[in-house]
Amino acid sequence: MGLRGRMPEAAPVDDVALGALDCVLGYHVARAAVVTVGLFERHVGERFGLRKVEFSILMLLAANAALSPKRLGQVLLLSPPNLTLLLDRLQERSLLRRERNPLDGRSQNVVLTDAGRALASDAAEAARTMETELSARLSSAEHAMLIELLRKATGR
Amino acid sequence: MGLRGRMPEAAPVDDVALGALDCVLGYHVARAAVVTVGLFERHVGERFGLRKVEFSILMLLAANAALSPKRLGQVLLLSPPNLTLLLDRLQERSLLRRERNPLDGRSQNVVLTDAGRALASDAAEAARTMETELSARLSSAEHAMLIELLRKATGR
DNA sequence: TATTGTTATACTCTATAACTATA
DNA sequence: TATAGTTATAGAGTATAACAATA
Repeated sequence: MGLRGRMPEAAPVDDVALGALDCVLGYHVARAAVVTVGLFERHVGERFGLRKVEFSILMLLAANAALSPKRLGQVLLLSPPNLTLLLDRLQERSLLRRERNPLDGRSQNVVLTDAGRALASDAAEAARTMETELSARLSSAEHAMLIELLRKATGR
Repeated sequence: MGLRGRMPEAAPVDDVALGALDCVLGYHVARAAVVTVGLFERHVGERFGLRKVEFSILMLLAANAALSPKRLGQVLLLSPPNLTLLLDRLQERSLLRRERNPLDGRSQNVVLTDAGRALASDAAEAARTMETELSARLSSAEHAMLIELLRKATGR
């Protein structure tokens, strides 16, 4: 989803019954995703020219000494071809580089460049600000509980 | 996301630090979506040949006397062209029909056929079963609270 | 002129299979 | 033979703009 063009911003549709949908977690998760994606675009995406996945990749690389594409793909649920393209793009922007793993020539270590580390840091800061914007809707405790429940539902 | 092919089912990646991602609601929402989408596919999607949106459309039509494409689009955040194609497909399966609105010739009422109502009923039942499968991870109270928090975060 | 819905088109994202290289 | 990563291709989903019909 993601509607710019002709869709009214906040449609007055409170009189439409959700029916069975109301008890379906997935429906509410999908709706929440619309909100969080919009938040991300405004706070991080447009400002730093990063897609959600790209942002996630940068965050993971910033938080871990070295990661192989394989591990990145496992965490973010990305297929190898998909990941190759993503890393290509970030590499073209000189945000990361791929180093050959000296212990196993098949594998490689993906590491942030200095520019990548700087961008990751700025983007992380923007993400923190982004989360505080949610405080208009959720208290800090609710925010934490929501994440905890999602983690539990997800099984991680 | 949605990885069938070469991705390991449950990758042992607990040793990868999430970093700033850990506090980003959108990240956890996206992860939860992977779970809920998978659940949906197994319980409803494959069984009834319904995509998520199609299921949602059926649920809304079942719960409301009559809805115009416009209103459906507002609730489900679907663009008009997108919705036209979706309704076309459901109509070809004889699950719904489009009636001209006698009060305003520009608008139309989308209504379920008997077959559509029957399928909606069966699919809703399957969705209820689906939600109970979450009880392995979430208590009933947690399930309800999670939905409530998501609703609050979404602003509906 | 504004609104509802449709058609046509292009683009992004992802899925799949086949390939290379290391082991 | 198995694994890590790449390349190539096709497909699903969605966005955009232009259009038709009604108000």
